[in-house]
Amino acid sequence: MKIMVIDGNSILNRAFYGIRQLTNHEGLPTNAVYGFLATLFKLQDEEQPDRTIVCFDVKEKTFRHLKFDTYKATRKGMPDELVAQLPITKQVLDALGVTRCELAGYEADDLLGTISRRADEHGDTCVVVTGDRDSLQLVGGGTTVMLVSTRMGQTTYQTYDTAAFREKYGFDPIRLIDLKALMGDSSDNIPGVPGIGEKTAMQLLHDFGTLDGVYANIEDERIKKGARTKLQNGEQSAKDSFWLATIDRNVPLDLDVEHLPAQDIDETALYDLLTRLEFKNFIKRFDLSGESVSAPRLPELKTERVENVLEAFNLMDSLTDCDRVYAIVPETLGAVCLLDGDTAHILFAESFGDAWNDILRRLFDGTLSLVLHDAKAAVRALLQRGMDPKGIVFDTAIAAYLLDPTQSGYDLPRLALAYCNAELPELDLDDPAAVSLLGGQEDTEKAVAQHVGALRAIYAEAADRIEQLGMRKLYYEIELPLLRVLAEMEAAGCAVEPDELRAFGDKLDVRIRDLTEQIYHDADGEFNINSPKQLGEVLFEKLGLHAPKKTKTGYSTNVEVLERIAEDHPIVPRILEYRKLTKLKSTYVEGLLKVISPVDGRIHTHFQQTVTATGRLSSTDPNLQNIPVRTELGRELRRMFVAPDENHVLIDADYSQIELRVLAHISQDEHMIEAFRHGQDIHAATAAKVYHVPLEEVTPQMRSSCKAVNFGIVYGISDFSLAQDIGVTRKEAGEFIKTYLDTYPGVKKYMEDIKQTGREQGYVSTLFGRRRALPELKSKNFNMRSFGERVAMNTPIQGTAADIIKIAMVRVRDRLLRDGLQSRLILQVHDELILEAPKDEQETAMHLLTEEMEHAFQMDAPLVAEAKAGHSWYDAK
DNA sequence: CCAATATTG
DNA sequence: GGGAACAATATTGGA
Repeated sequence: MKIMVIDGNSILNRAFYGIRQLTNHEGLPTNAVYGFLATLFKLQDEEQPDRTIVCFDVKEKTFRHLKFDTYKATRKGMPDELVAQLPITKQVLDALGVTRCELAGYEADDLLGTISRRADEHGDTCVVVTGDRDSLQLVGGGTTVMLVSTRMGQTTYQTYDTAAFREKYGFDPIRLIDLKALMGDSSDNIPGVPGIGEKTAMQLLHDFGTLDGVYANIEDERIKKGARTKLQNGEQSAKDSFWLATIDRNVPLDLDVEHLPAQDIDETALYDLLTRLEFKNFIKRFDLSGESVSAPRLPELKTERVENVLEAFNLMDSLTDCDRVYAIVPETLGAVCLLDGDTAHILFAESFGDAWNDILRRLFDGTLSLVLHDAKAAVRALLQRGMDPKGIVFDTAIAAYLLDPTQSGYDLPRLALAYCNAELPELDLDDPAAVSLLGGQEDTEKAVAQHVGALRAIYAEAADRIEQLGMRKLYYEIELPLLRVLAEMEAAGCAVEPDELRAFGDKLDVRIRDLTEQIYHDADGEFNINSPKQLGEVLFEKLGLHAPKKTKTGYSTNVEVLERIAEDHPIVPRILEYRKLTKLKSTYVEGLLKVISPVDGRIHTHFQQTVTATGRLSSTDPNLQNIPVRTELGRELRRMFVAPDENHVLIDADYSQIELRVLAHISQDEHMIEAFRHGQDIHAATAAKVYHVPLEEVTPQMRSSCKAVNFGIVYGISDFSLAQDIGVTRKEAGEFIKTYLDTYPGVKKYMEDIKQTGREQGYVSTLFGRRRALPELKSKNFNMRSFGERVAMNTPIQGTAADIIKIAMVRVRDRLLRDGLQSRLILQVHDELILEAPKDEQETAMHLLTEEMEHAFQMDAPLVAEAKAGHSWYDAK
């Protein structure tokens, strides 16, 4: 029999330091568990042991150190993050059916020694796996030691038997003990003989074989005089060290090595644990379906190709009476899959030629109740074909997002795994090759059938949970209608001035080239200015400037740092300007030019509806929510976003202080509400209260500090960051916050309450019932918990504001339609909506826009929106 | 693929 | 005793 014995502590440690930051949704660090399991599985695969045993230290003083109190170990404690992973590692091992072994007062290596000795006595072979070189003394007989070492992220495994050890070290493994007794080991707190180092120790062993041999021949001429004195003085220390270095191979361990139970996996427990740890690839490895835990696997579906038009229409007619019609509709609209009972009907565009548009039109004519996944892309495509898609009653991606907005993605295979424990194949119906008649269509058909089957199962579960969590209105009255609005906005796009954009870019280029040259001159040599690493070296080494801050990897060279040292050398302001200009050039000028549609010359962003944890939208390809505005030069870019012609204008309306108004409303703070009701400048009003002066006597500095606190409050303030922000001491900032909270006691109470309810419920929610789970609030880790608390304070505010503008968007769009106006929404930037309007509708549209925004929700601190019109975004703001 | 840096609300 | 502001996306350089 072959037994593998693993030093659990040593391997966990290695894994912990080898893999960076890995946490699951509970906020539990998982890097060590992960690395440990990866190592375990790899070794089991390669070594194929009959039995596996994992040994752990039981912390505190170990047996040997107790005996030698003077040499008490000052072992470095494990970091909290690693300790936190110990229990779950043991649980996983238990679930795996791996024998686990620990004994109070003994280190893992004593257990390894004992088990390997017993195995050896029974004639079994034993592989000891550890990262600790000391354990090499165990090599011999049937015992080999596999040394695991990690260098530069590369893990290597080296197996030693007696021969391999001799070859490398030139003596027998057991003599490692003698060696240590002589030379000591500082990392293990073994003193050895003071003054004897590795060289002398090796020579002594070479000459006399053992420690005892050395002392028996202490007068031998081969021992130099100095060494002899040291050895004589250190004799007791050497003997103690010998004892300390000896792994105890006779531990009173209650483990029958001959009758170890076979490894018996508890699939249910293992599945649950691995799910909790989010180790999906390990779940896969064991082919754990989770069947026994929850839902059954998805049923097999028949697939049927639909190839003639009549058949297609008949199918859709027959589906008209269905309660729900599950459909896979890819963005390219190159194929469609419809589920009817246990049959997945698949239609490929190329089978229908010109009739395909008629089929799509019929499908989306509003007579079928369609359940789709990620419908926005398809809706946008349909709109761009001049259709008016109707009948979408559910989108599983959006539903899953509402149920947990913090997931990293919501593609169908992922949801299928989460909701049905089903593995879905990759499917890319948007890839023309995949839908081509020529190749691989069998597989495509099967895959799409599985997808549509999963869609049905996910729908059933998700729709139910939306109800249970009280998100019906949020889902059906805000998010689902918004899907259509966003698709329309994306399809509409925004007109731009490519020539002016290029001209702007050329202007930047001239200046960038100029700066580059000067910077090279200042630095007395060329380097890559864009590389923070190289820049840091130039500034802080070559030029010897004082480095005020560091990052994990080196010098920090960000704006704050550079501004602080701007006076010290003329290169610094040039770098600051260089940074600003290259940012504008690469991200905005080049980035935007790249995404101008060749079809209509406009820019069509993609609004992501299932990304942010708070409920906000985001914008990608390109991101039109971070077009510069704060600096004059950057703001110039907004002149490039324009109304398409002289007969149109852009109308830009933004909410005034929406987040603070939401805070006032949610917290029901009388004073803050009053300030807003009176239409006061909230930062000035806050200053008047905090400083106890009349409103007229508030200085700009006072207002500015209070503005910073108002912002800070929304983010979950700390005295440290506020101090940094407004440039006072941490103590002053702390007192300032206190005064602020006394001024707005309702706010203070809200901040306290939300943390508590968040902790009790496990989540926080917006006024419209949008949720965000916050397991961090229960974390024992201060940083983690503090983050949870700030998020608990911020999410209801940011999220409610997001809900409100979403409502406004749906209403604005519906109202424009209802009133028969040509104006259309084209952009949203969190608290700002932008319309493209015919000039003759300008006044009407501006009025409509502000009205719908302000009336989107009745708050105690009333919503205020202000609109402005102009030819470009620059002019409209 | 991540870290650093920049841009926005 | 330290830690240390909320939410995003794009570009660049470098392991």
